[in-house]
Amino acid sequence: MTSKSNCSTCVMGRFCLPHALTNEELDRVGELVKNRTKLKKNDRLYQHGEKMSAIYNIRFGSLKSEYSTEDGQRQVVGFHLPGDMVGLDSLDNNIHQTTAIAMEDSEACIIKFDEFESLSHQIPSMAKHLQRNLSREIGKAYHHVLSLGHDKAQEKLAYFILDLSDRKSFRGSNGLEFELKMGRDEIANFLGMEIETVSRTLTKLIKAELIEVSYRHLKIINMTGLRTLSS
Amino acid sequence: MTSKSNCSTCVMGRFCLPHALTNEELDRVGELVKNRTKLKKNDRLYQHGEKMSAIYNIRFGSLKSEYSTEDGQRQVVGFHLPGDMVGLDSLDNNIHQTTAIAMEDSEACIIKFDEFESLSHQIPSMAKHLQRNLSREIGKAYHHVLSLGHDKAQEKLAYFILDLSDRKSFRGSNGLEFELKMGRDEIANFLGMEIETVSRTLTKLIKAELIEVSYRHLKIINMTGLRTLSS
DNA sequence: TCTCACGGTTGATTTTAATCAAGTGCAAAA
DNA sequence: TTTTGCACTTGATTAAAATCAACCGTGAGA
Repeated sequence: MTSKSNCSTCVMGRFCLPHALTNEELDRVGELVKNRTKLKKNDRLYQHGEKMSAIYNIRFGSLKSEYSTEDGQRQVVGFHLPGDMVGLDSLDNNIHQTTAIAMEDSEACIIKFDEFESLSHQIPSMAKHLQRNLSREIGKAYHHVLSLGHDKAQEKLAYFILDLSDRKSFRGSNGLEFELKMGRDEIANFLGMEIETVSRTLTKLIKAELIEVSYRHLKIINMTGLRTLSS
Repeated sequence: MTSKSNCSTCVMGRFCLPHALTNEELDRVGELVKNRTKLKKNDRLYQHGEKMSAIYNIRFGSLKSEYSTEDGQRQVVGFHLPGDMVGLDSLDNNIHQTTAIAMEDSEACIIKFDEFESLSHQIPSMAKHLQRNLSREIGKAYHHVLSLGHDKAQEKLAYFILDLSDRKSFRGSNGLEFELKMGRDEIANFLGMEIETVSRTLTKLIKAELIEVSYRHLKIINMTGLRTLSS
């Protein structure tokens, strides 16, 4: 497999879906994404306040992204799996609004933004792709707002687990049994609750025989039951 | 004032900030935004599930936008004032994810999206403008998530009032005393709390001599105090 | 092997907001 | 003017989650 086709694959993911590019376009894209970066656990792909220079596509591993305010409050706004695009939230003033942190050893493609912009003019559909991803991100954030505003701890946690499961399945890995790469504190922050509440609520879901959990290993026992809870 | 310059003004607002277009570009933009629409209270600018055909710039009045899920849950995700761009959340699959509803008699410019797209190719900075707005919307949504996840009722309400106040001031109207166009129920939904809690919390802010409220008329008495609360 | 640290769990209590239930006051219609 | 409806407020009670505190189990290092 040539490096070029590798890279074309790299930029594929949610990014190039749902409207695939032509082969010629893919070749051009391939030229942009020769660059990769390896991350160790807790390494940052980019940091809040930094000047943005690229957007990224995760190849393997997993990352979280944290939004932070001037006064130091931090909010985990997303967990990212291979295929996810990250770094899209910084197109306003080219300053990163979030920090992306590896939750395990990971690797990401670097799509230099200035190159991407010039490419966008050559390949109009690229700009459209970016818009789609931005728009989808807004939708996700709105759903997060809805969940934090209206759901009880059980519903939030059930939805969290199902979302992870769905995304794992979509990528071809096992969506019924997998390792949580994030700690209880990160789940708690993401879902707007305290760490003890996460723990207690997990225990409830276990006792209801919906899931099995041993530390960070999670197994879904009753998918339907979980879906009923989360809706 | 010619209709054209009127329309150029119309598309200005947050949209064309922070990087202004050239006059030639503005003229072209002007051609796009001849169309306007008048809305009576409770009229919809667009509706969740509809095919998207345009983005909008509010000329006067005020709107709310609601995100809704398949199972009928609704979440107010934003209140919009003159100058705001709305309809940006639908670029993923061209289906509106939200519904925009007038909270009073209002008027909006219609920027037809297919025309806008072709214009974007002629005026590269237009695409950039759209990206900026999308990115800013993501940032706002992240902040909303943070607030719903971590703040107590008082902090949420204080932030809500200050945000409205800041936006009014930015537009040149009185940010210290104004009319709330939304009901308590809409504030409650937006902030992820119950209507009674909004009412009680307002009463607390009044007793703390931070604000004065009479039905929907609001006056800020102690801005510093409010800011302290909201942070 | 022991012990220490860390992430996670569980329990008791307090705080906060939701819920249930009356009321109040303005505004529009009769 | 009176009546009716509606938006909002207030009170009493309950439910949910935060907080404070102790404890457990695993894994790393002594």
